[in-house]
Amino acid sequence: MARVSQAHLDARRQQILDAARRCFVRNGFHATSMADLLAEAKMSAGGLYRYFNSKDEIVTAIAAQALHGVSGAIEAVIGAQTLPPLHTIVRRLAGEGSPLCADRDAARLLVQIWAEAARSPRIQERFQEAFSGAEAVIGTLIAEYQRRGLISPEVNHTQAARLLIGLLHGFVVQRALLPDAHPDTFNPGLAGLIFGGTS
Amino acid sequence: MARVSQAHLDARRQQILDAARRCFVRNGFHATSMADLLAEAKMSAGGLYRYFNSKDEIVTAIAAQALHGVSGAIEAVIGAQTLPPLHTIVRRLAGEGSPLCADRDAARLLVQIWAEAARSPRIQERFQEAFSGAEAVIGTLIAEYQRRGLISPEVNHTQAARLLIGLLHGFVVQRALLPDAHPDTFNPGLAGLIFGGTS
Amino acid sequence: MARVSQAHLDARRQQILDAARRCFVRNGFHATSMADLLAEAKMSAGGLYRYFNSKDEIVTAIAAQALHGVSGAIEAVIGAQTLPPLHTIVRRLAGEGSPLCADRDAARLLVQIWAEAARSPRIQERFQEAFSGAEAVIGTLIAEYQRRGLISPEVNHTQAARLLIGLLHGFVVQRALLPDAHPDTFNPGLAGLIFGGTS
Amino acid sequence: MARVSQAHLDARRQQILDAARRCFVRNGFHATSMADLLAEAKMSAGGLYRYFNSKDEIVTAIAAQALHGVSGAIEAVIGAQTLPPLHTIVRRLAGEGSPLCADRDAARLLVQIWAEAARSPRIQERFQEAFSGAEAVIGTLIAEYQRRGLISPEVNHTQAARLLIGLLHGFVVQRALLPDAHPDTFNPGLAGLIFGGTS
DNA sequence: AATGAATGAGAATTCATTCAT
DNA sequence: AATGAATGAATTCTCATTCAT
Repeated sequence: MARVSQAHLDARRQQILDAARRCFVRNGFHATSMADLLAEAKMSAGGLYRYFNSKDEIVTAIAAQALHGVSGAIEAVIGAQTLPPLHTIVRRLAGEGSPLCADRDAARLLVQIWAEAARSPRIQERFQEAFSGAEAVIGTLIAEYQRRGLISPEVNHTQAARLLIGLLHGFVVQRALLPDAHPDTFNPGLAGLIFGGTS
Repeated sequence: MARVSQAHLDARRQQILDAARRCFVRNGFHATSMADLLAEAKMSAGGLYRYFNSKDEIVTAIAAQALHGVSGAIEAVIGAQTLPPLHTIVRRLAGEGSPLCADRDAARLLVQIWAEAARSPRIQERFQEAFSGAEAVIGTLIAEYQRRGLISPEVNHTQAARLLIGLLHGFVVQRALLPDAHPDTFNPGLAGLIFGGTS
Repeated sequence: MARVSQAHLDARRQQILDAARRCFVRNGFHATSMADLLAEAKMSAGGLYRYFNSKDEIVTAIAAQALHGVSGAIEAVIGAQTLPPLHTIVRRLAGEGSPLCADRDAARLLVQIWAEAARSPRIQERFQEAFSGAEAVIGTLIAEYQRRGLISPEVNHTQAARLLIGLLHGFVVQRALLPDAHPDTFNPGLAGLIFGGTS
Repeated sequence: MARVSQAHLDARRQQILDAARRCFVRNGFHATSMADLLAEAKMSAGGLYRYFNSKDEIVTAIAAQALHGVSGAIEAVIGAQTLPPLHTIVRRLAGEGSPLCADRDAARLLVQIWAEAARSPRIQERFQEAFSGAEAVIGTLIAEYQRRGLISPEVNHTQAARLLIGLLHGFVVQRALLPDAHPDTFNPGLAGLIFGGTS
């Protein structure tokens, strides 16, 4: 039946998503027209609509991919053999060599996605799924720290995880909107202020 | 000259901004049409355009007001006579009684504004102004803590301030997108995990 | 009854028309908004509408005034005691010192009026009235030339008059649209080519 | 590449221009809305905008076509093998069988174009180009008459050409605005009054 | 499978005009 | 008489999507 291989279809689909991501980073979801996207992907309108039924579907796919990427990156970092010290968590997650690598483009895309998630139940759902995943993984990390006596056993896993994810998200905002934001300057604040201080 | 009082003009302008804010919270900047906005404000198109020259001008005004509101709220909290313990900072800033009061609507609006700031140099500028203001105020707070010996004197003010603002922004994201996010559950994470733990 | 003198009313009306003429010369009838006109006349909308019922009425009044001015100027020149030689007719009518004085502004206004006359029966009527008047006056001039033996008695008055008016209109077009058009350079063509040549 | 032939695209473009010309003749440039034009062309808005980027572009194209048509027609008539007598020039140029054929519609369109040229530098430029072309061609005609001894060698070519073009334009005004204007009644004036008379 | 011309609803904005003050 | 805030229909143009080829 199929006239072209599945691999070809997948590649074409990814070509569209890659082009879309570049456009969305540049201009956001709404200010990117299908014409922009088609030009970036070097495709025809009719061609694209074989792979996605609507612009919205592309937006959702990009959002899902990005959100899944974030929680995946968190799992990758956390799952590493050697447990990183907590105060390096943001650099580990968002720094240059990390699987998440929150460079400015990635950060901008995430901010766009959050904004869209606030309007689209579909994307909000994806956000919550990814968030829950990260929460669980980081909860396990907390438990491990507690097992090793590095964190008080009274700390609530979920609350602690949300705080760490919040730190990461806060960094993403700065990365997206401040020219000089960088994991290496965000991290010391974490180390110095909080772990070095007392309440 | 004017046949209506300045107060009336100001009220009308605010009526537009209030309607715009409600629409933008609900649907974001781009998915809100001028028709939506006009219906919400119960105004005619021509009438509105006496107060703002374009939709963009309204968006910018809303963004400026909101960003300025955040840094103003931070100043208000920090400037209070009694210095709050650091680990209550997010609740103080974003909690129910606070001047910022990051309820879900306010949080959603902020997320929209960040997304728009990533595209609009004008709004990005406003973000950076507000950010710098908050940075300075919190820097002063850090210094005060250091003077009192509560924080190590080696901590860099700017880095520490950025971290605290990041915590706040991270909470805003959760407030906007998680149904159960609340300052009272975010704060304990801060207290428990970080101040109660060791690196 | 009247709270202000008739003279005041007339002056106000003329103030509007003068402002309108300046706007129309600059931008044409359609590209001039009532707001432009109100600013130029330093009046309020409500105020103006006491003197004219619509923008169209102002346009028509300006057109009528201008067209009547042209035929009036022709009468003035023709009616002079000393009969001007025919080949100086355009300079006499359109030159610096003439009552018509087709400077660039006046020429541009006339061209606007013709364009509007092609759409508006009301203005076309005014054009035809003014044209008939000029035709009659120039017809009389032709007759006088014939009486003096300067023109063949076989020449049809109307046809000759239309030709002369055509010359004048042709000059107006050039005056409006060519930077270097001038009665002094248009006239010699008339003198040299036609009266100096033979068929 | 294209799924329709170039001929189809050209035809579509011309279909738009033809519809536009009909609308503009009827109502002028400004009083013709895009909706009018779309209805006349039996096209959708989106379709039309593939061929022209703006209403202004259509106006400019129509103006350019018409102005170029006039100077082209002048060249065609002047370039004929047999040199026409000067006093038949307007009939030759504007009469029924001529390439210019200044029927009422064409005349009205020209008058609209002049009015627009007074406001639009772009169209004014086109007018001046076409005018220069016609000036040059008619200058050559004058020279030929002079070579044959039919016109005094002292006559300035440019001035004479401008006068003849002025005659033509003057006729166009009458054709546009007087119900009974016709080349056959304009010409005799030229023949009778001027060539038959003496100064 | 792919193209790109075509659609038409909907977007932001303007403008002549009205009318409460 | 005069003001200018307000109206809302109309304007130009865009855009996601479809479908004949």
